[in-house]
Amino acid sequence: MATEQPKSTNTGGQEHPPPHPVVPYPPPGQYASHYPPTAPYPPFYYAPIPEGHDPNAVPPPGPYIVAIPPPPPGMMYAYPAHPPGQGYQPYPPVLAAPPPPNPARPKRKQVKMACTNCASACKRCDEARPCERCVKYGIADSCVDGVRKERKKGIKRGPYKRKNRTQSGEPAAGYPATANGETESAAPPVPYTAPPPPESYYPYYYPHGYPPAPHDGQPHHEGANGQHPHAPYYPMPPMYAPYPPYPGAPPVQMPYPPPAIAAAPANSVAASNGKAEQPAAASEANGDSAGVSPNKTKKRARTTKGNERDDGGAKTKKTKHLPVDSQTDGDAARGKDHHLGSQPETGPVFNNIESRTMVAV
DNA sequence: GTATTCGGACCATCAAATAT
DNA sequence: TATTTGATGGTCCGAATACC
Ligand SMILES: [Zn+2]
Ligand SMILES: [Zn+2]
Repeated sequence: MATEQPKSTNTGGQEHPPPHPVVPYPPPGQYASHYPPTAPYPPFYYAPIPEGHDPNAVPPPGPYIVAIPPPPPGMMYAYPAHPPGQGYQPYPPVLAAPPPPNPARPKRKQVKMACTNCASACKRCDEARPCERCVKYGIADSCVDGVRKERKKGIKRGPYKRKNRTQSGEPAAGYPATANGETESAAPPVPYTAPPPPESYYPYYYPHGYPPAPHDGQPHHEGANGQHPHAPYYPMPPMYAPYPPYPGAPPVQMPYPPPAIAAAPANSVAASNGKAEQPAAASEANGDSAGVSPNKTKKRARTTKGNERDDGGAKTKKTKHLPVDSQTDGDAARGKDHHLGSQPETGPVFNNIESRTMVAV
């Protein structure tokens, strides 16, 4: 269990923007069964179920990392936020990957065979012969199909990795089918392996003045100001973070003022979680470079559609192009990609999300 | 300003590997 | 035999450069 580490207390925000719609306790679906079964519990809020998430998903065991807003007025975190730059990705209980920040642009269509002129010029051709471009440039008479090389045969390839399916043919865990039964291929969620959570941060908060009890008979965990040692509120009842932040998730605010908290028994605790609410400063810093970047910078930085480069830069050097009216196959001499199986190297990046840990026991 | 060049992202195909 | 994987051979976008 996470314990230790005295931290300064963190009295949260005093001002809060209008509440984002949240669903009050109890949570829907099977999450409900993981909540503290007995009342009174202080308000516990969680984000609305994002589209594509299964409300009945059985959450895997924790720990979870959740992003939480500042505690409501009158409350304080038992522990402060972890240092900037730290934190972990939450486990995303998603059915499908959240929609990419930018709607994918339509797939580029290619002609089956470009004419030699267009191929040489690396320009768009069409099915007609002469093609539109050749007509435009007055080289219609030389507009002919090139000769496609035959693919080599007999090349051994080594064992394949099974990517999207389990042995049983089911979509692998963490990659359930989308609503229309397909597996999301555009931006599959990255298999999430929860790193060991930092031991010292809890999203729990409790009222000011709440009598903190010693932990394991030992008073410790004093706040920086020495005023708020934490109470032995854990081990907590089994508790799951509802819907942790994910890329593109709408910010969630705590509704304020919070419902009146019944006089809490000595070892109940207010648990808070919720969704990333981004501090204004943070959110504006968020370039959300998610592809929007107009990369009008110097070197061409083509936005990769969907996932990363699929040729890993392994392409051979293109030979010098020939004039458009040349019949030579200059372009064909260029390399090709090495589809290395486009694997996103990293999972979603949760920038600017203030997250804290929540433990499941 | 327009035209051309060309790096490399993107696409379609299909043989090898694997499942049924 | 059917399906999946992933390398191959290709197209063509768009920045850089050349040209007028
Ligand atoms: Zn053409
Ligand atoms: Zn042509």
